[in-house]
Amino acid sequence: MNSASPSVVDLKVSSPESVTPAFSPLYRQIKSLIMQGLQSGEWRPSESIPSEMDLAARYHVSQGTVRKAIDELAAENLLIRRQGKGTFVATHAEHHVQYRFLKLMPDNGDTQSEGPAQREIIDCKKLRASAEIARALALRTGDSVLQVRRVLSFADTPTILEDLWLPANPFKGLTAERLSQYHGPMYALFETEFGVRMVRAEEKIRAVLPDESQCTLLKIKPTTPLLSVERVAYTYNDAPMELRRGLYLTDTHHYHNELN
Amino acid sequence: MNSASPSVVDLKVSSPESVTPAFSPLYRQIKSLIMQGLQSGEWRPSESIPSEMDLAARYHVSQGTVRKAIDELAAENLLIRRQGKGTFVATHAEHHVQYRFLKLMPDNGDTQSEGPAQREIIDCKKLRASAEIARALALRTGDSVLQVRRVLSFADTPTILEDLWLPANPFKGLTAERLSQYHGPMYALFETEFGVRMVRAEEKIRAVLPDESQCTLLKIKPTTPLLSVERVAYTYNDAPMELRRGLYLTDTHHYHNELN
DNA sequence: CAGTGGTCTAGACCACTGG
DNA sequence: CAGTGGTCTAGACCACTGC
Repeated sequence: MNSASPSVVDLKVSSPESVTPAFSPLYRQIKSLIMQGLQSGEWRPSESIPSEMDLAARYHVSQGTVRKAIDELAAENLLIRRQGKGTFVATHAEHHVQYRFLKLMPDNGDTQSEGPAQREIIDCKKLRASAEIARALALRTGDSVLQVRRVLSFADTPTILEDLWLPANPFKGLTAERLSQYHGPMYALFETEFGVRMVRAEEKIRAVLPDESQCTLLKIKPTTPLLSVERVAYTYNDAPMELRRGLYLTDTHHYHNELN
Repeated sequence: MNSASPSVVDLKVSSPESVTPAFSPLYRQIKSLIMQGLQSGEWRPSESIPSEMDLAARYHVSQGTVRKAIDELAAENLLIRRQGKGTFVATHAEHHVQYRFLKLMPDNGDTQSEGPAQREIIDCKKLRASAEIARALALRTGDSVLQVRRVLSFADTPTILEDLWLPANPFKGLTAERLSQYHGPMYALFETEFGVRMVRAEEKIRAVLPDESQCTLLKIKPTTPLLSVERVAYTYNDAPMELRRGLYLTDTHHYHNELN
């Protein structure tokens, strides 16, 4: 309604020579405004954002337009709608599904009876990024990174060996102790302690054989084939914030995937 | 236009003692009507379905309601919307992404330079379903199934060994010859020749070591770890129509997955 | 140009939650 | 009961396609 609407600017055809029209519908602009609010911390994980009506008033658009923006954000798991209650910022904590990105399941599908994983931090140290790690994290070779190694066990059987690398700067102060003491998903700790929220990830999966140290930690023979799961996790803006390499023992578990 | 609209019936609260309200909004009922049209073959793969306006008239609802139904079907990859042209029934054929369900990628990501896979049918025979296969395909033990074995190669390197099992009845007439002669994805052949359209699938992935016959077919040593990918593919109505077990060589390729 | 899907609005009403 | 998200409608207009 208001003729001056400084926050909503249509980006369409700013210059005639633009080859890509880059037409952006209103609801996408609203979507990115909401995303800015998430990124800036205006609305924090597990909190509720304003109602659709309030947001419509704030951005001077109709409720339907806000709705479509929120629909997309909910589809991307950034927001969670709860009828009658409101719309909430998604979080890796207090999510009844404990590990959102861990696709390893017990073969009998019952993730309940298995109980929570036992976690043991093996190591956590600061070092300089190799070329490969730097590339994955969009850093420069030699930049400071934290390296963490841990083992996850189910029913006292070591099942997952993980090495992970984090850019040192946003995770300043992360120690093995801090990791050991924290109960809950690691990504939940990243949210609450460091304000880093993992939004999506890509994985590359291979079959490999373990080396000696890996055999020791997982208590297996060197002929046991393992799943190698290399993950890059991203925050907002597609910024990579974690490289993780997991070795999964698949005797009693399997990596579960749904295709559409 | 007809005032009697027998096809649209609200299912809500048919009996007061129903514990689950089972409230189904209009657009979901429209969605399932459209799905019936797909399943019955009224609209066939790659064809266009009627325009939103036409469907709205047919079902006596507004365009917006039809739109929301189609939105969900498009999100599930059953339909494809093309602005200015119409809405089309998705197909495994003539889909520029050749293998929609195959997540194995060359390590350098360039699926183009690699070219299409060379395919060799090793075997295709009819046999009786084991208990395990029967369970996966929702058949009874001993029912007739077709078993196919084939090898896919990239750049003349055998990379994938696949065994697959199909219920014999819907696939009557499928032979090794038919499979060899067909150029294009197997699921495209299933669509055009047998009217079976695969809609979604579930995979269980493990790391394994090959047995002797597998070594021979893939030309590898018995110590080469392989990805075991066990897939059940479903048609409409969540009816399982294929069990497939792939062994992937992951020296130069990896299984790629996106997490949200 | 007509026909398609895509966006945006305004308003009415429904379903669910919690005080 | 008020407040939230969810559904449905009708109508206007925009963007894209192909004739």
